[in-house]
Amino acid sequence: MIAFAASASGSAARHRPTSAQADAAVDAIERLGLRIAYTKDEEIYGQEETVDRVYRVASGAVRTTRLLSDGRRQIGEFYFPGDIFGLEPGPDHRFSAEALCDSEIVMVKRTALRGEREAAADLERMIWIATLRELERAQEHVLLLGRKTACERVASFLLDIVGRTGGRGDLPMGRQDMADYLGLTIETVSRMLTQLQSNSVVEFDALRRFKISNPQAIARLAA
Amino acid sequence: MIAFAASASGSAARHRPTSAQADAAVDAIERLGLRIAYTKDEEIYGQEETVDRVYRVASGAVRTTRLLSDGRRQIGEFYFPGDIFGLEPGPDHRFSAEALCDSEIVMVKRTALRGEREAAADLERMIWIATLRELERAQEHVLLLGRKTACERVASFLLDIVGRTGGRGDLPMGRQDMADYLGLTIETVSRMLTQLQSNSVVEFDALRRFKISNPQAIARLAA
DNA sequence: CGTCATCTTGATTACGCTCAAGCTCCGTGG
DNA sequence: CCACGGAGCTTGAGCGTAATCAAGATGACG
Repeated sequence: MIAFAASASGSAARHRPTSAQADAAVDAIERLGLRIAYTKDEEIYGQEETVDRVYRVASGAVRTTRLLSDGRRQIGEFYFPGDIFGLEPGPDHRFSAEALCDSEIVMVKRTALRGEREAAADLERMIWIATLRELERAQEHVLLLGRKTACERVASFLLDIVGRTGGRGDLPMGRQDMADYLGLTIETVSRMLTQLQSNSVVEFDALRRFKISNPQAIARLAA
Repeated sequence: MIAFAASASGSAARHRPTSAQADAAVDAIERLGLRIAYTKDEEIYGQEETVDRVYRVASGAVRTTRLLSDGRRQIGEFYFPGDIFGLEPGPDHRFSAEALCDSEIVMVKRTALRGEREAAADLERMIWIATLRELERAQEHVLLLGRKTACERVASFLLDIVGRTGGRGDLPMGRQDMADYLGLTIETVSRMLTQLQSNSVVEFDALRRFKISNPQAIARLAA
């Protein structure tokens, strides 16, 4: 009844499992999983590798990337502490995952919980919810890439980051990563950031630290 | 064990359930579900409606679309006979679904199978697999929109359609729908189709009927 | 304080969009 | 069977947004 349980919870915080379930699953991951530290830009898994683990960001941040043969790069998603990643449709990874900055990652083999019925059920529920989240994000990403202007993309991105990292406005990634996520070039991202600042929509007090000056304006831009 | 069963099947036909399981789930849908005929462009469900059913294309074809406030339109995905759709992350639909042409759709309430443990398990497995497929498609769509040129997008699209509809090369959608899926304008789609034809990559013998003349060239373009 | 990576800014180019005809395909009715 | 009409598609001309190419500026780190 995993599917039904997830879809039937029509709360404001979408897809959030009950904290008891989540805690149980996280406990199981922490107890049976490996906790590994990665340094900035270190690969966690590669494109074409076999999918057999689930990963959880303990600290730091992660990006998943896909390379075209001629070097064009697309970032699939960014992950922050508490986020689950490494869930992919097929038997092989279609994206690689790298640490954005020094990070701690906990990973479990999906088969590790054999015999622990209770924990296994919680973990499965967690995986199901994380997969739905992933789909939701991917769909939003499609809309952004397909029908938004450069300025709207950057605004949407900043708003999304603030929402996901608890409003602190810290960017763990550089401009190139932003560009590869937004389907733009690094120069265009830079120009749009400058433009948003001169329009008093956001304010940067460091290269990777900003705050939103005009919430309504940025919300309107993000559409 | 839904998650594990699906991800452990590393066959060439990815995420394909065993035919017995699929048949059982389809049987259950046909028996307990409603079979409804829709005419071209008729809405199957709307954006913002509550998610509580699963849909299966029996005949025809379906598109899911999302509208921005100013009228810009993005098509999320196209669905063909046998495809499951209507699975969405949250409690509400974020896309609307419409029939591309006259179509027959079978729908079941997700809660309809209460009490039929066997069938319910098969249905859940089917939903899980369809969700993974959906995620895979969305990720491919992100790559296409983020990092491919107009020509590559159109080539990728034609190749995908041929693969999904059994190689017959029939397009159930018009140019506008192709454009809104590919993040392009109708004029650009038209120009790229003309260009692909003059380069002898594909050949159209009717507006919506084509065949691939140069499989290697189109595969290379689709990257 | 020097060096190198990262980021910003500027000038120019080009890909895809917009605007505007014209054409084709088809359904309808004479 | 052909004339008419309209929607959908193609083609053309010009434009605009974002890419490319190329310096500089800024910031991080030894």
